[in-house]
Amino acid sequence: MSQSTEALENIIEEVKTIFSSHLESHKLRKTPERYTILEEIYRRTDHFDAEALYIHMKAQNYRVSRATVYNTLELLVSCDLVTKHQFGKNTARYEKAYGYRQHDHIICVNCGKVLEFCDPRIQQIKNMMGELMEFNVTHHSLNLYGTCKSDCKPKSDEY
Amino acid sequence: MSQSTEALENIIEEVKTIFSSHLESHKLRKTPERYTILEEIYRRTDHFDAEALYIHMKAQNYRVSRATVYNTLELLVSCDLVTKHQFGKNTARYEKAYGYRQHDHIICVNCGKVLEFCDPRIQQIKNMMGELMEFNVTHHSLNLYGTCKSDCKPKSDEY
DNA sequence: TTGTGTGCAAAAGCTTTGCATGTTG
DNA sequence: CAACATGCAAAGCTTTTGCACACAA
Repeated sequence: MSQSTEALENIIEEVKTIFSSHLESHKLRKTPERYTILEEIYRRTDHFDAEALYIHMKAQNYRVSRATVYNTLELLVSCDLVTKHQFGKNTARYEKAYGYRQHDHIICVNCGKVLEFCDPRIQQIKNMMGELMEFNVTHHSLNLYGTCKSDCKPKSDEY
Repeated sequence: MSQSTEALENIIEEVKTIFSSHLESHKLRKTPERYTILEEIYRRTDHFDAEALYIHMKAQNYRVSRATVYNTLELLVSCDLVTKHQFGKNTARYEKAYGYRQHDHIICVNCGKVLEFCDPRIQQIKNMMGELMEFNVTHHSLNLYGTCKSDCKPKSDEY
């Protein structure tokens, strides 16, 4: 087992523990489906939609329904283990949230590529605007759209 | 006619002229529906969805179809006269874009209130990240989410 | 045992499309 | 008058819901 694979296994154990605490404290049931979906998400590295997750689990012959996928995604978003995005399309996109520093996205409208970046100025803006507008700012979403200059092959499913 | 009303009428004339040029240069037809929808949008001050625009036009006994509303919205977005947003919900929201300085949004997840703000640091981030990631950044979307501290009545249609 | 969670399918909500008709250029 | 835009309704897609059954506590 490579070092990074081992790191992933460790993270999966950690998030399962966090998830367990959340389920316990909210008096929710620990079903195998919930843990399997959580694990499935943490083995992915992309920004997927609910259907892709469902299809992938079905392809592995795991018996799960769309309803459970959607319910569990919402549950995971509510305990901050998963982040939900709207990259300008109707379909919501998700990604794992634990063990990854907060980041934003830059999206190629031509080929659909999604890269991540980090900028401390966002935090400053959140603090300042929260104070100015009298808001308790809890989270944010910053997406930059444009065209990338390398390896850009147009996709039908553009953004 | 008040001064601000007069200013609005002037803006409406301006955007119609811009729209006309766009239609001409793209060899598209100048239909009354297109102009009426444009005017309707510029008389609004909110962040509306396609259905609300359609309903409002119907309520004024204007004969228009959803298809035309959606088609025209897309057309107006493509010529930068209208901006399209996804405020964390599935339904797309729109607002007029001409004559208003570029701004971002702060959204109350409790009552649905949407306020606008401006911060020059966003432009800096766009420039820096575009260069760093080798992207031609054309536009962006920054939404801050949280709860507002005044006049906050929970809405069923939350964000 | 008790009630929450699940699977399945149907329904709901937003958006797009096909087709016949109308209208712009 | 020829092509394109429109209205209407139906279809498409993503997401939610209702109901009977399963299973965690």
